This record gives sequence, C-alpha cells and structure tokens, in this order.
Amino acid sequence: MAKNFIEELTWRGMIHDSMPGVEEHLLEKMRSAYVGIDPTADSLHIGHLVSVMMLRHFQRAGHKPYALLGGATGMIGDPSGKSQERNLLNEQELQHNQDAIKTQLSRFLAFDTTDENAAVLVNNYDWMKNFSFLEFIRDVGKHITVNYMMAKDSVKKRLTGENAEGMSFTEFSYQLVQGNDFLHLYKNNEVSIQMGGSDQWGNITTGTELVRRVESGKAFAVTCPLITKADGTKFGKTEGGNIWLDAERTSPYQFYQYWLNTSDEDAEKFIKIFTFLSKVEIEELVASHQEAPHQRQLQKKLAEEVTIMVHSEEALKTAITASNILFGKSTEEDLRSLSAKDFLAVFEGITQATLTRAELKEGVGIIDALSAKTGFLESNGAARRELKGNAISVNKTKVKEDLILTEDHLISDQFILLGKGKKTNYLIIVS
RNA sequence: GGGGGGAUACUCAAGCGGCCAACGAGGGCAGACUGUAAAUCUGCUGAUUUUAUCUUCGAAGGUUCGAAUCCUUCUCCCCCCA
Repeated sequence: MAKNFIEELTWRGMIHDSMPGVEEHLLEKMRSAYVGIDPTADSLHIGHLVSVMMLRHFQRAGHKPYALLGGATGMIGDPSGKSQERNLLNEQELQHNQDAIKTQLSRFLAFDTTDENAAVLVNNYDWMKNFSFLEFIRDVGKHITVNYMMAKDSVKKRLTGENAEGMSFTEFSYQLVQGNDFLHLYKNNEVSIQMGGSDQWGNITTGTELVRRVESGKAFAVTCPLITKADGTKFGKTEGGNIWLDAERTSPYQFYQYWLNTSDEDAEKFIKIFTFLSKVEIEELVASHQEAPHQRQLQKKLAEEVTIMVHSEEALKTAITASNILFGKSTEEDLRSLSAKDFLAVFEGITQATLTRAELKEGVGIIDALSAKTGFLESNGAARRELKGNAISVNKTKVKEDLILTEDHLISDQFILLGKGKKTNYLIIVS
C-alpha cells in the first residue's frame, strides 16, 4: 500500500476511535470503506467535509472509498444527538437532494477513473425500497436483540434522564436500517469498514455486529472527532446559517472569510484536517505563525487551500481581492479604480439591492438607503442607531445621519458600497 | 378525577395597579483597543414622522382615570395526590 491510512489520520487528529486490527487489515491489501451522508439538503455543508476528507485520504492511501447517500435512512432520521424527532422528507425532495450532492462529491473523490480504487457512490434507497417490512424484521431484525439496541447511548438518552422525550419506533429502528446498509455493502461490495463522526459509533457497531452474526465476517469502525471550536460555538455555522459548499448558497467570498476568521487555536487543528499539506509543511507554518501571529499565516493558508479545493483558484483570487478591498486600508480611490466588471465580480457574494437612477437623481437619504429602499437593515430605527454609533460608511468613508446619496456617490456609474461596522458590506446597484 | 404552580422581549429571568417599552444576565450589533483574533472597556438592542407618539408581557373579554400587574373564561406546560 502506498500509505498508512491510519497513521496519516492519526497525526492529523482525525481519529476519535477505531476498532482494534483495522491498521493491519488495511495494510494487507486494498480495502473498501464507506461513509454515510444524509441528503437533508441539496448541498453539503462544511460539517460534511470531515467525512469527505476521510474518504479522500482513504482513496489516496490506495483504498476504495464508497459514499453512501442515505436516501432510505434520510427518510427516517437519525436519533443520535437529536432531542426531537426529525421531520420526514418525501421522496421527491430526497431525489432532488441526492442528485445535487452527487455532483458535489465528484469534486472531491475520483469516481470516473479506470483505477481499481475508483470511488463509488451508492444509495441505500436502492436496496431498501423493495425490502418489505416482514422480510426486514425476519432477515435483519432477528439477529439483533432489543437489549443490544437499547444499550446504545443514542437510544438511552431518549429513554431515560432529564429530557427523555421518548422516541418513536421509526427512530428506534434507525440503527438497524443503517446496520443493514453495512451488511449489504459487506456482502455485495466487500466493504469492510464504516467511517463517520464519533456520534455514529453506536450505529456503526450495530453494523459490524450484524456482519459478525449474519456473515461470520469481520468488519471495522473508524470514527473521527466531532469538530468543535475553541470558543464553543458550533463549527460551520454563522448567524446567517450553515456554510455550504454550494456557491449559490455561500459565496466563495463568504466561504473564504469563514476560514480566515478561524481562531489561532482552531486554525492549527483545522489545517491538519481540511488540507492535504504535509506534516512538515504544517509544522513550519505553525512555527512561523507563532513568531508573527498578527500576520495570521495559518488562517490565510487554511482559507486558501480549502477555498481552492471546494471552489477554484479563480474563486479564491476574487475572494482575496474582495477581502483586501473590504478589510484592507483601501479608500474610495481604490474602489473607483476598479472596472465595472471587476467590481461586480469582487462583490458578487455581498448582499445587494437595486435603486433606480431616477430615485438617485432626486437624492436618497442614507436612512432610506439602509432600510426602507433596500432592506439591508430591518428598520429605520436600526439604521439610525448604527448611524449614531458611527458604524455606517459609504464607499469606505464614514457618514452621518443627514447624508443624502446622489449620483456623485456612484462608482463606475452604477454602484454604491455601503458598510456597517468592519465586517458587513452591502452593495447598491443602480439600474 | 382532586390540589398546587406557571406562561414576560432572541434565551434565561425580575416585575405583581401608575415612576414599565418593562430590572438583571446571556446572546446579538456597533465603537475604542487589536491581528477581519482573544481578552477588556463603552454604547445600543419593539416600532415610528425619535426629547413625543404607537403596539407589546400565552389568548379573549372585564374592573379602573390608569393593568404585565386585579377579575372572568379559554389554550398550553409543570408538580403533587388518586
């Protein structure tokens, strides 16, 4: 084998738990592993990225990765880590989501190579849809005792303790359905390993247990730690919601910014997980970062690498240009030096609104420009507040409450850049 | 079925006839400082035509010059007894 997969993941801090013997199992010959992805939306978000990275490393180590779309399990909902039963998705929604996710995944995994270890995409809906209830409880349910299932943390939490909400039979059966996926892949595709977040441990072991009992086979579980941030907020979330991989949902600029804003502590952790930089490269980066922390080399490198991987080199360039203009010491001069085309490209990911030229000719009060006419802020009161707090800028220049926007403020004859505080920008386009 | 407690702004949580758009804490936003960081300090955090007015305290009615606060009914939650 080209590389020791377990060793690689270990130094990257991507192993939370693994079953004894996996390392030897993997070193022996090419193996297959899978990760399950619930198609709850039509795009992956960066929370999914860890699993995807595991699969990538797996493929790079010469093994065969399987991505399993949970078309069937997505209809049930995993009780792990949830205090309430999930809303069920219908078949059409799932189909749509699956198609979109499939496209995204192909960016990370080599599906279409002729290599032996080409990635494979499967959907558990394909083998679950014609599985009758009777067949299922006879062929699968028979092998696992309820006692075993109840011992799982995900189940226990819902049955006992302070906020025991109870759980439906549907949710209870989730681990069996997921376990059956593993069994199915083991039988039909020689998949012997399931990977996932540490919250999946219980579900995965139900699978290895099934493999053992039904097939007398040996299957393994490898989990990675759940990604946390030093400040305790949830990884991959901002006020505005999830950070998606889809450029339509989260623009490359916003995406880049998310990574750039990583704290020092997290950056060191994340760069190991989300980039393919070697151990030596990372160690050098960390060292030079510590010497000059204000330069934030770690964050920059992290943001660059991940943005290129998820989007493209081009998208990164634009994101950097936009960042420099918005956060650098740029002035109105710099803004005016941009061509209309560049301007639009740079600010593509920023909240926008349009005004008519006629409106602008008459003059638009700054308060209206912030709320009533554009909806950037929720009320005139909010606009006034921010103005009083010296938070609002027009084309990078701080302004007061009495400012009237006119054609003189236009950049490239069609844009006005509004800023709130240091991090929020809005773009007015005149049509 | 009987008894008791509760429902207040994004969250927790005071208020229990006028001084309440509603203490305080957390969160959020902004300002200073900085590294687009952390910590810290400061301001703001219902709306509007902003020193005033309007709409809010589970819902609907009522008492009163005046109610988040008192009364009635309803809805929902929790606890104890059966």
